[in-house]
Amino acid sequence: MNVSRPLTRRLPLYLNYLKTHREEYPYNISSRELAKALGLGEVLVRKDLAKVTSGGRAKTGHVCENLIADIEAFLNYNQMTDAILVGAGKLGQALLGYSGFEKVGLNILAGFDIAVSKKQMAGSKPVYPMSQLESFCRKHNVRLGIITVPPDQAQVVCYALISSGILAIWNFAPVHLDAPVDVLIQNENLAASLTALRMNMEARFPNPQDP
Amino acid sequence: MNVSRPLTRRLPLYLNYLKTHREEYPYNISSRELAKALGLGEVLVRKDLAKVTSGGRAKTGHVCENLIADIEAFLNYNQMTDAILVGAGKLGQALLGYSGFEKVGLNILAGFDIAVSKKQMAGSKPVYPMSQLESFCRKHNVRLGIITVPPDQAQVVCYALISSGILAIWNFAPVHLDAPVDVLIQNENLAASLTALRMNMEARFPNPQDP
DNA sequence: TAGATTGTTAATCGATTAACAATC
DNA sequence: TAGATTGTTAATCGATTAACAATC
Repeated sequence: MNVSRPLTRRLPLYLNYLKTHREEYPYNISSRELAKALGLGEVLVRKDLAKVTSGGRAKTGHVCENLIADIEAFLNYNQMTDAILVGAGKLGQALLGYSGFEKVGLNILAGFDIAVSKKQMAGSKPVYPMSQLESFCRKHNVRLGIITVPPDQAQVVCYALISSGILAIWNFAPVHLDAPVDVLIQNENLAASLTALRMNMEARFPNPQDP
Repeated sequence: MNVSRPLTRRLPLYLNYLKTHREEYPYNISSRELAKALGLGEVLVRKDLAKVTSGGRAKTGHVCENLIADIEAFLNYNQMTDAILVGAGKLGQALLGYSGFEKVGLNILAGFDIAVSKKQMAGSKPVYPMSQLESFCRKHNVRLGIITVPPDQAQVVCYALISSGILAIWNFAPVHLDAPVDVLIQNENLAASLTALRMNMEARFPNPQDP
């Protein structure tokens, strides 16, 4: 099926809105209502929903509970993906401790860090020394790795993950990672994201104090 | 000028690569080399660079130092933007303590949190009680706000920021924020981002254990 | 000069929007 | 039936890629 990237970014928004506004739509919701609430195009939402559910009915719209279930099924939120995280600094700990990931099918089994010489805890998650990375990944058949180390260590960690059998990497270090084409890398570059926001802000609200 | 969003996401990548690979390109670099290193299309890179610099010369390519300076100027990395952050939990503290933001023109002046009754420190940054949010923003003429509170508090915080004169919001809470159209909102939805990665991973590497 | 490399103009592609048809 | 709402087919738009021209 054709699962476009924009779609996979919007579906969680729909889902989240539906879940947090159950009182307002006790039984059904139309794609127009959903579109308006999220500030999106009506037809876009309709098309998106058509891709994930067959429950839309003329005149009544979508039954909320069914729609929620269909989106969750489409996004595989029921089926958990195991992951490990490397780099238990502030950001790493924030991610390790974030309870929201469980609801979206992510189960972070453990963290790893060079500054750790024996098992420690970060919240409810264990943090192990780097030396145990590969054996842990192999043992638990982990396919997804999260990198939250400083930029200068990211590439080394990336290679370590790959040789531990990791297939996909969620990279928070603001560097480009070199990796074989058959390894999936997604960069979560906060600095780049922020820059986009700043540029947009300056374009829309020129600062009178600036040249 | 036409500053497309994809462009503002790629420029920091170019910049970062150039800065971290100075030894490999002691004097100049061609767009082909840059494209190959980052796994992007050659023409795409050339076009991007043409938008931000006039320094490209046939046969020699771009002088690295000039290119770096031009990209930085284009992205306004010299001119700092003040910001405040609301929600000094783990993620909030991670962002408050992240030194990389300064290099991209972001200066987080302070954090705010409901759980704080008088000024505290988180790393080198002060954290104030929420009651001081508006006066602080007005006093320092802050235009950018960062939301790192739990989802159920995000909307209230959003309104508080807007009534404090904030023009743009970088939202890390996984909820859609309702705001006037003249307020710029950028969502950094980690769960949605992760979902996109998972979907991609499942499509490329179907898990034999799954149905 | 010849060849590498930039810059530009035209073609393609994918996603969004608009217009319309179908249905409850 | 009439009207609201979905679903689909065609048009538009923006970004990327391909082909070509210019230049050092």
